[in-house]
Amino acid sequence: MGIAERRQRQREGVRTSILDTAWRIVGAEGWQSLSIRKIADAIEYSVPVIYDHFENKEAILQEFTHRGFRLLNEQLKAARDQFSDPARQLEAMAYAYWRFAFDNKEYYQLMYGLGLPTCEAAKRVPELAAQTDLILEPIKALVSANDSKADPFLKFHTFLSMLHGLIAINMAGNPNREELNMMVLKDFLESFLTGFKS
Amino acid sequence: MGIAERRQRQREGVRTSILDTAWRIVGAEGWQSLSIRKIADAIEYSVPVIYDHFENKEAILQEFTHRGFRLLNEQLKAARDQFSDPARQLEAMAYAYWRFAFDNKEYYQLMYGLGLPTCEAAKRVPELAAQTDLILEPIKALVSANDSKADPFLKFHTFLSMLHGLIAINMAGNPNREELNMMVLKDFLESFLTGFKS
DNA sequence: TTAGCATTCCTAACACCGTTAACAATCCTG
DNA sequence: CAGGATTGTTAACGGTGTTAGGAATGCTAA
Repeated sequence: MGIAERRQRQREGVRTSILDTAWRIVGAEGWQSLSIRKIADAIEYSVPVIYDHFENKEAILQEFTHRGFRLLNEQLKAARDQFSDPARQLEAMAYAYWRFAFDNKEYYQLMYGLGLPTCEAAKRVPELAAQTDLILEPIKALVSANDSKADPFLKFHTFLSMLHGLIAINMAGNPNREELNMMVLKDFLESFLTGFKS
Repeated sequence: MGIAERRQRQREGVRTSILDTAWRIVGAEGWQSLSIRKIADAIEYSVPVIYDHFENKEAILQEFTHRGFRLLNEQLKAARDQFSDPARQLEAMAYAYWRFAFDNKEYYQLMYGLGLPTCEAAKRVPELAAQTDLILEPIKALVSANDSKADPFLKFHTFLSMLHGLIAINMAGNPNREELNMMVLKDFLESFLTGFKS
């Protein structure tokens, strides 16, 4: 009486092919271009079949979000386990995190909601140049004031990245963190500013 | 012969009402919910009229992107001009930047492509907890090893924010920056790790 | 073997979206 | 007042996510 089992297998086969196909489309055309109809076309089933396996389109995306986090966590763990010194562990995990993001752009974009609205548009925004100058100037002053060997352009990137990351993560996360956020910002600024005195 | 002028005025009136209406919709329902048809409905014109004033929907978004950057730059400038010491200037600009992002969420989201796919979904991703533990552990070890008064949770936020920000900004920006990115990451790590020795 | 039932699957639609072609109405110019 | 430019409309095209209803299939039990 392996009929139910076979049906279950076939069901999961379809589910798997949905996810595989979706992943292939995303790899070829990006998240924006992923549509239910395209998946249905590719797996040679009609559209409603997909809704027998996933409640939403978002449910499909969530499946990949989970996979992405699982993969990232594995790689973080692997990086950490190469060292026993906490500082080394942190360092290794930072590089692993970085590597993950760029080796698996599709995953990372989905996981942290990095869409498309500005990726292309950012190039045509002259105001960004003004911002660069605005922040670069005091950094240059700091470098020369401290006789630091630091590269101002490098410091500029560190500065903005930290700010943007802090904001992005907090916008996507829990509210009610006003105090914590302020302390994080302060913490970063201290680290950043003392970084010139070398 | 003020006819052309009047027409020009009326034209700009419509353009303004398009932007005003769009901004109102965004404020009430978010960027995701902004559509050409909704704007047309609200200004009591037909849809193609909007295309007489803006080439694309994206052109409307770009207008707001520009406004956002102009506003941000003004506030950065104002913050900077309160001090003459570069370190203080940087500090003030960091806080101004932060304030801008949260006082003008709509602008910031548009400017840096912070969409929606994960904002809600992130809460239902248990793998995030694992990530937290993974990174928090060595940080705690560092804190106790250095007899630091630093809050591990705070350091954790600083750490991840920096990474995320660096990645996000680079994903949206120019490629060919491999070396610079690595140096920024290294720079951040140094600052971050020496931050424990206080 | 066949009648009936459950599951699987598809057709077709709904309500949106951005975009545009073709046409009607308006208004100014000569 | 005729003609032409400007302005605005209707209606469509192709796309999206989603779902209701019914057809076809395959299994079960008489």
